[in-house]
Amino acid sequence: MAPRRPTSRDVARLAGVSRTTVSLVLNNVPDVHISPETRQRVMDAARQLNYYPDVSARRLASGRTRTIALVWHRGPDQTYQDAFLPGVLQGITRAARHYGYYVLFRPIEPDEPNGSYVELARGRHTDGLILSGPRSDDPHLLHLHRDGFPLVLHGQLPGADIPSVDVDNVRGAMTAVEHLLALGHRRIGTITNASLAYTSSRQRLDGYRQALEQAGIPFDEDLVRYGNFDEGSGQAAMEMLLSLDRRPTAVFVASDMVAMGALRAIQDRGLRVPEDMAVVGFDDIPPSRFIAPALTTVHVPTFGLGWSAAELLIRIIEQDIPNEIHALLKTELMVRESCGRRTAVGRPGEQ
Amino acid sequence: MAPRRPTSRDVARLAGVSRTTVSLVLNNVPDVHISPETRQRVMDAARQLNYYPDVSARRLASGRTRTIALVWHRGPDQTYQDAFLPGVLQGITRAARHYGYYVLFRPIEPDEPNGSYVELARGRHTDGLILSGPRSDDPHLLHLHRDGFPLVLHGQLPGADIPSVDVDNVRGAMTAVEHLLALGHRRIGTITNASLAYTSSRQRLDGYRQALEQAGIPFDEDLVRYGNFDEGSGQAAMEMLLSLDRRPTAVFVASDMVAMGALRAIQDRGLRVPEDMAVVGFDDIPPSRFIAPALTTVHVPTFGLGWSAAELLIRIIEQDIPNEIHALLKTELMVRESCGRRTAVGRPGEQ
DNA sequence: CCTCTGAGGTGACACGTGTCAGTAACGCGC
DNA sequence: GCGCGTTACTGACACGTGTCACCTCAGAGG
Repeated sequence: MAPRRPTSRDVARLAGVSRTTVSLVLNNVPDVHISPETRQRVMDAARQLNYYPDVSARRLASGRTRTIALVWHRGPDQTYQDAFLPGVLQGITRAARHYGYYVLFRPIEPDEPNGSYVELARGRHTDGLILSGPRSDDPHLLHLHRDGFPLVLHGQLPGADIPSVDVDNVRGAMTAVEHLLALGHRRIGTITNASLAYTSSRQRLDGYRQALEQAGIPFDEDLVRYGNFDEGSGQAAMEMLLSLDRRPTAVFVASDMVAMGALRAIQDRGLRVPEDMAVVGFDDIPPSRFIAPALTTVHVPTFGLGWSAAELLIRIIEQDIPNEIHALLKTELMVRESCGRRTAVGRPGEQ
Repeated sequence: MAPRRPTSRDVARLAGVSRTTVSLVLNNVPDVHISPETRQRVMDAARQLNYYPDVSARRLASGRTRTIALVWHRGPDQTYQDAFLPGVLQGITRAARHYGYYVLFRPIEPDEPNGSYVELARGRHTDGLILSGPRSDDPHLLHLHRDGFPLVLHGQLPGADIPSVDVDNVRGAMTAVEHLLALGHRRIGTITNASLAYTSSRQRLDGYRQALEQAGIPFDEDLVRYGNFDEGSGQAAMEMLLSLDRRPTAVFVASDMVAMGALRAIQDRGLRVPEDMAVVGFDDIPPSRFIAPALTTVHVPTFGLGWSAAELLIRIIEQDIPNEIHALLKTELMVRESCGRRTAVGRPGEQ
């Protein structure tokens, strides 16, 4: 017969004190007077019994779960998401652990009913949520926010003033295009990462446009094509660009995955990268380093996205709300081979 | 002033019944007699109040958390692990959700003290643990298992009879080498994925050896080199193989990541893949599809690894223990370009 | 008329902790 | 001797649920 697992009452009995004292000692409650000898007796008793507090009881009594959840909406861009998940998750868990929190992972499949994550909040499963890929037409999201439940969005939701963390898509795209301009290109095409219904897509296109504008190059709609997350869409879009009468000498593809298809289209025509067509991508997914030519691309700080979101969320939970509740993280241009010139630039993540 | 969140007592009051009845109705307790009208009144009241049960209270009262945790040991092979995490995690969460469980994600950094995950078990945080990358010298693991706490290992731990899920490394390596043999190669080298202290490394080498043996080809130690997770180790190992007097015509590299380095070494010598040297990898990480030539490799079913582990763990938690508590999942050879011949074979995961 | 049975429900305890208000002992100044 | 402040603790309640034992009442059977 297995012995019952020890409770704080057992510890109290063994140490010859009250249960209250045990709680005060083990939780290191400040401004409370317990003699060093008693403290030691309690600690010894706890260790001797191999005592671990019951989290559920603790949660119930304190009203806090010390848990946050990552709600991960799986969309049409699975491969892209999968490339980001490890970094984001590591960032979140590291920040969470730093502040003494646990992390619940809750993916939402495309076929699940809208708002199936609310039970995490309403049922007091967690103290706060990080939501990736929020849809602006989600009423549950607004309800939770109105009820004061701590939320942080990955990405941006125009309209509601919900705290958010995102990457600076506009500046990222600008640096990519500026790099191509600096290499002497004047006729630069672009392929979006997805339809313009996606905020990131629109922003990256804006960055492209602004960079051209600053260089005094008129915007030409013929040079803009639309990708849709996957290789196939990139291949098709690139073929259209290649068929233009005056085709571009360089292209900014706002997604590495889409860029893979673009590269194929270029090579299928017997053209060379970067000599005949320079290519710069966006996202810096793992394969980009390995393909030939290695893809020059805009690095997205996945770890930072995770860490910042978790840290922001926890500060909100603990009522230590910062002035700026919207974070935009810096990107970094990873200059490799597909753009036509190596320059001296740090290469984080590459040994 | 925000209204208190509703409890089952509020629901009971509104429906005009006892709290017990509310609990019985909402949990659909079998073999209990409640009239349909009363049931309906309770349901309506709950809906009207937007009532969600408090999970912490429920956990405390029932003694079950309906949560499992994935304990993810981060080792020296980070890139390799990152490539597996999304699939494994999705497999786990899908199975968990299917059985009504939640998933806690707990990575362990290399610098954390040994056994820092035990609080998850002892503190009744979860009903069971899935442990990846267990070390055989971990006493906490054996203690938990001896105390009857539900555990499932990813990978294998010789000695202790702890339930486990793993990929069939031996057969996977055999099919890879058999494929090279079928293509006519007789002098086949190999580069391990890591030192032979790792079970997977030893098993994959065993598969290589067995395939040769079946073909009546004597095992030649000169053709065996040792990788160590990363590209650099693969490059160095391959250079040694290329420097042999009678160099092999094909090589089985027991890790895609290591194979990346091997490919580089081959191409740096001005040799062509697959014409001068056929290459087959192991793992099927995302970049393998994209490099040129596309890498023929042994696919590891990451989703299946996650799903099987979660399902096994949950059956153990629910005392529905299967006869076979060790699962070995099938691999699949992904024939691409680096081996020298395309054959008609299914390609899961590629559109 | 009495007993038995099953439907339909309830009261009370248990789960293990956090925490507030309160208490006993003791030193100390006047 | 008394009031007062401080140290060192404790008793009791609260958190919100699951569940077991028990209760009432209508109808059936003798």
